[in-house]
Amino acid sequence: MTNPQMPYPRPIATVDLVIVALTEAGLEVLLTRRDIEPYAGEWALPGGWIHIDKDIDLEAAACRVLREKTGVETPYLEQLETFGSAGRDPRGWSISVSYVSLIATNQMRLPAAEHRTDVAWTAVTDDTVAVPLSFDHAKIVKSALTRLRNKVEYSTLPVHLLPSGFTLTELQAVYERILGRRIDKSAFRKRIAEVDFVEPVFGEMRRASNRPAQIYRVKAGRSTILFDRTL
Amino acid sequence: MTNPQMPYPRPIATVDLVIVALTEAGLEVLLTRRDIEPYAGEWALPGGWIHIDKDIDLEAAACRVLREKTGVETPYLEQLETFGSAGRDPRGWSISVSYVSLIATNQMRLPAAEHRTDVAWTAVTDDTVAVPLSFDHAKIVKSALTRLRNKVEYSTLPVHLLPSGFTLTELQAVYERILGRRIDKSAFRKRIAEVDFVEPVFGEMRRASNRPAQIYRVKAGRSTILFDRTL
DNA sequence: GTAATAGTGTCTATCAGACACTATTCA
DNA sequence: TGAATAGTGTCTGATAGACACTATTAC
Repeated sequence: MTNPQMPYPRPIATVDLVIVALTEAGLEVLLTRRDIEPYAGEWALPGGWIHIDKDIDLEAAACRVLREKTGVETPYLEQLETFGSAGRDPRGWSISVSYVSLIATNQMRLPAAEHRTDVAWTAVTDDTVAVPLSFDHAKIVKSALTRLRNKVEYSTLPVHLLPSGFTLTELQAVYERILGRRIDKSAFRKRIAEVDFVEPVFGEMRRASNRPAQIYRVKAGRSTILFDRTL
Repeated sequence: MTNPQMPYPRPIATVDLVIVALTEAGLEVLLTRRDIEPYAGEWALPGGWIHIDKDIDLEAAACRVLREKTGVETPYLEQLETFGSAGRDPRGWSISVSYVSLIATNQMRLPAAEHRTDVAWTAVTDDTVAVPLSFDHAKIVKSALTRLRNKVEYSTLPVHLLPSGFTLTELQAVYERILGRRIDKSAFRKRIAEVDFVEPVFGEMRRASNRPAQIYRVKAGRSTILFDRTL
């Protein structure tokens, strides 16, 4: 604000995504292998420069990155935190606006993912991935998973990790796996009924060699509801 | 990521602060009058360009702005949300990393504030200030106050709006004014005792023509504790 | 004493979680 | 029929809030 029209040198500006899915192995995060310096050949979060000629806003930039890396169009996408400092990128002062995206297990198929070595789902343990990450991306991953874990306690967020039709037992299992503890079936169902965000799909049942389970779907426009208290 | 070394044009990058204090009138936000175009002469949130030669990181930039505008050194400062789009600033694609800062009432004295017409505390009603704001700053204010209100429900955040010594009745009053509802004295004190974040300052009492009240201070390092359930 | 607020104790309606029970399918 | 899981009902310990009571000062 001191010298009105002096053009300050601008920092680098990127968006980076923590794309999360849940598989049999647990929570997994999508990583890409960098093809250019710095950190060429190493793993990093999918991300990219903000294209001021193409992206209308930050969320559009994040959506574009998501589309480019996964082919998925409109899953759950939430702004996380913005990291910016002189040292986090060797190319200079840089800002990374980070987003968390949750992907349903059945949407995880990457375009031609089988033959690519530059994109990989990587398991998460203790809010950390097993491979070293470029830049401060390990910090971003930790922040994302902390946020996820906290928010799961008081929201319906885990539905985004399931396909559009699911049973209540499946939904409960997602909560339990993210929180790392067992939840009472009765208490869980009371809470879910209370917030009134799913409805049964009449006639559709999950069948096995036991009593079939009702399949539910999210009510229109109620995909992310906050509880007034903790689970 | 398509063309490696092509230097993408960079967006403008700023930090903007929602500096909040609580007075007899209620919640107030610090505004500054812009002295340059665009929006010259109009009110805006205190903020400024990120100086990539002086600011080591985003928080340092926010602290610098806070210091420049209020003279206050280290109050509560929390990153809020990042706004970025092609249209929010007429000068071009711009990013604003926004922060919320809470200031104790006794630290509100601005340097020579009495004679300045370019800085003002402004009352908030319905998460909105009475004057029109430049850019998308009204949206930032709304976001900040929504966050504040939510977080007050399950955290000890309101202490930052009080001086370092305070009575429990005063603390309760802060909660009540932000939440806009009465809280039971007994329940409130039980909760505060439970999270164990304040301690009595022995011998110091708030005196009036009635029973004196014990003065408390925040225990070292416990200034922001989250409750495991809502108030 | 009175006024006024600080601070504590008790009671109750509510509810989350524990647990057990019933229901419904396949084999 | 038995195995297995779906789904519901009941009971209880914990507790938030309502409310009343005691405590301590100035005047």
